[in-house]
Amino acid sequence: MPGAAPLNRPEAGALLAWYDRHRRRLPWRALPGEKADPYRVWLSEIMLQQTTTVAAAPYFLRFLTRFPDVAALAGAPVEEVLKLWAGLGYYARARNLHACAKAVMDRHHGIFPSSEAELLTLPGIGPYTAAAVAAIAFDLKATPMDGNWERVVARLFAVEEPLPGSKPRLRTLSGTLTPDERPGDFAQAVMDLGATICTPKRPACVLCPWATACEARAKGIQDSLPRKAAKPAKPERFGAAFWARRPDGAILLRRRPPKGLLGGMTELPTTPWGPRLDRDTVLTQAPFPADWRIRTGVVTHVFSHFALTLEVFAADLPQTAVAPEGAWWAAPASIDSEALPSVFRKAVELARR
DNA sequence: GAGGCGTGGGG
DNA sequence: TCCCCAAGCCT
Repeated sequence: MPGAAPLNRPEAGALLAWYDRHRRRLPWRALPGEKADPYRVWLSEIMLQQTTTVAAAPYFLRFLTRFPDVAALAGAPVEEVLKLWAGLGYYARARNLHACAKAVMDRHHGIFPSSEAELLTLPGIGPYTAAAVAAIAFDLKATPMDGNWERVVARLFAVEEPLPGSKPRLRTLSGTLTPDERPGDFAQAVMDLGATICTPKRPACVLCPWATACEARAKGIQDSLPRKAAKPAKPERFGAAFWARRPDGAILLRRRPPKGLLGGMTELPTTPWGPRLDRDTVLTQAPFPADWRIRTGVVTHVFSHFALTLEVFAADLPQTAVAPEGAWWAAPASIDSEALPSVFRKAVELARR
């Protein structure tokens, strides 16, 4: 193509120099020259799985206050970990977090292993997180390929094959970029670049340290990369939750099954979630026979794989009412500190109105 | 390996 | 309003 400027190679040094000037200040990040704490790096990486830095930050700070090190976390009951995690989503992460802390105590005497292979054997740590901890906590040469990497590399090399099929190719290309020096900073630099410059929509190419190396920019197709397969529409489900109240104000709560959706979390007693049911059928699922009154309005909530519409029924029960198996009466003041997922916080809010 | 698994914010 | 998205893992 005569007249077109030849592309530079994407040099790690150029990105690291940009990082040294523009690194984001994040609560889990060590200061320049400071040694990283593997516990904090691991904790942050678990929280950041499919989660924005803005959402994770307050949870990270609360966890660090309550569980300053891996021994404190391992020694706590899992229920307390779930309470602190409530609202952050993907609750298997919290269960695995606790299991991982115990494994580090039992198998590694409380010291996080540094190799990707050993990290991979721990609960909740997959290929991405193993590489991230190895790189960021131990400055080992590893390539934690997340959504940021995929986007940056897809654009840098103008990979037009859609995700997820292009993943192996993106991985190969990523590996060629990682330098021997400062691999931890480099990994964080790519993430910062993806979060602030090479964004999903309208990337700020004029500010990008790799702009002159970017094949997608040269072709003018950066906005359309990486390509992704279209997602199917979310199915709709319906259900009802029950707000049973005693004269002393206590509310009936229940523990969900230990695995699956919202596994191990606290809930208001609820029907199963599926096709819409008529009122009589719904009330056969109530925890007690009672004078159930439907609340005005509904709770709507979107999960990862379906959308839920929840009705709320309320009834006053006698002080002598015995909580069914797996349920208990909770003092009103204790409800806000329960391990209630967001969908049930919405239901509580509706019931209290 | 395809699907289950949350949530809140932004365009 | 709707759709997309965010530092994935497990089965």
